[in-house]
Amino acid sequence: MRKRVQQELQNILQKEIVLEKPKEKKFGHFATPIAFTLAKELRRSPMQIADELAKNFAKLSIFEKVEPLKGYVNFKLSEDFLDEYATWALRNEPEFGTDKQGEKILLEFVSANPTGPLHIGHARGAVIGEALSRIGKHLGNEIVKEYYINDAGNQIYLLGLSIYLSACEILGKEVEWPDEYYRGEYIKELARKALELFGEEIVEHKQIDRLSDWGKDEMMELIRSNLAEVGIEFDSFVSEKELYQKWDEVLAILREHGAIYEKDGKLWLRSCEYGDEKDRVVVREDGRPTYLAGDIIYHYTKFQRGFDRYINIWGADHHGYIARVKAAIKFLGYDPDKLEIILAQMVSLLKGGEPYKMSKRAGNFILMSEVVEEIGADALKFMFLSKKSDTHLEFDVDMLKKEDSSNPVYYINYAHARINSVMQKAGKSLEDVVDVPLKGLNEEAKDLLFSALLLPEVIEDAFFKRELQRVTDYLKALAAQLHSFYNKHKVIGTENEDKYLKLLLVVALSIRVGLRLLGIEAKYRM
RNA sequence: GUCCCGGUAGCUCAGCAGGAUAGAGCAUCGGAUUCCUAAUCCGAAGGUCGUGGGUUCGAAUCCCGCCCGGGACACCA
Repeated sequence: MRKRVQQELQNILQKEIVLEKPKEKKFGHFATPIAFTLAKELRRSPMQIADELAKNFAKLSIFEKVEPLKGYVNFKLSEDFLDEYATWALRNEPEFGTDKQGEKILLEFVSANPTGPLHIGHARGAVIGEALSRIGKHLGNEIVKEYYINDAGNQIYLLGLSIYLSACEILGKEVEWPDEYYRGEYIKELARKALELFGEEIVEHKQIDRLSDWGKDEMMELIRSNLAEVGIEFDSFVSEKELYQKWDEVLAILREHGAIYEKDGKLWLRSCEYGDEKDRVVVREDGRPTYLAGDIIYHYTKFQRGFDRYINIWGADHHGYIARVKAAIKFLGYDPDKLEIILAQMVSLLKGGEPYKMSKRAGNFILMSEVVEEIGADALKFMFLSKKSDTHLEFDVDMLKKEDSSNPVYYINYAHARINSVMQKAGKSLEDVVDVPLKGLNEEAKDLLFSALLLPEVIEDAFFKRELQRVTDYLKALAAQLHSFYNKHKVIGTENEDKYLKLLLVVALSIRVGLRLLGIEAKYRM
């Protein structure tokens, strides 16, 4: 809608016009402060300019009213325009809010180490990534969801050792747990399973590598099922281990581009040259590549696949990595600006008001699956999506458990279910009302209609800014408006019945599509 | 010490590519149900937008300093 209006205005003025939402509803649907900008150029008063502009714009048929006020120009859309759009939307639900942005995007997220189940911190990135992907696709982009599996290195070995130690314990041996070992119920379960599968020889012969390898696969399966529980699936999984086959190739390119030097028997990346605070070791003295090496190869292969844009959702504790990875990309001859990092800030947990320390090692972390079981996947998703990804999020597990009707996802679903219920009571279907002209509506109805039709610009804005809370905020506000309307205006049996039913269907449409883009299915009955 | 994120109502947070009187939810208080789902609605109260400067017609929003909170600063992944 906004685009269409903007286009029409710009056709007249031949100038970029900023459209905003008026502070107050009575001012109209859109407003522009353009007169203030022009005032400077033309050296005339904004009021005068606004006056003239308004007269000019008023010719457009999409407007019912164009009014200058204190230098602003306020626009009110015509009923015909809104009705036409509403009818189209109702008939073309799959198209509603779509666009043709056409970027090829590689979206990497979660990428949690396969050394344990997903915890609540991982869930945040997972939920954000999924919603971003859905919205991006809706807007006409091609998006590949990818998971980078850190299946190489020390932590996988530690996983094997931890399983081994736990198995020893099960067999009644006295063991001591070093701090860095993984603990937790899942390790015990793995140990039990391993003993069943491989027998006690696995302990007697101390077959750590075998345990590591097997345990890693088990954990990957567990992670996949954790994700499936909240409706998230990946298009592609990339194994760090397999990437190392290309290390020689990548190293050669880096060398060729003068990115590498040797010092103290190690190979260093000149990441300083491109904005990092110091150079980084990529190969240790003993010849083993560092973690960064894996990430360099990974991004090399990403860029080789030729996407327009690469988005990584990382935990905020990785922010130090941005500079060095971007430097590496530059050295490899690619454009680091194509890589965009979204940082998902820490999730801190309270339990009964007390800080709840998350630590995988100690095993007292809150599992994503636990929380899903407590409050449901929808509530969890909505909570994460309601907050900007780069703000610290603190919530009390107990509060979340208690949350029921005060949970916004219920509130929104209730609005959707309510509309469905009214339709049923009225005994009418979409076909019965979709062509009824929405004319002569009262103020509340017009406002509601306008709000419901705003979804497309909300999701576009949300995707552009990578701020998904704009969608949740919108849905909350739309639901509130619906509830308010519902309480004030009777639908069934009035002369407005068909008009109102059509209006309500538009609201339901927006709620349903909006929720779906967040990975939540709207409820038809509650 | 350096870097990142945050500081807006009692609490959790929106608003920030500058714009009209700073918003919502929860909590508090007061109302609404013979009527389409009260899982709802209506109303009240609640604010030095951390702080000090600067930029300008205009700053919660942009710039600089400072204060407070959280996090990151590996040849771990």
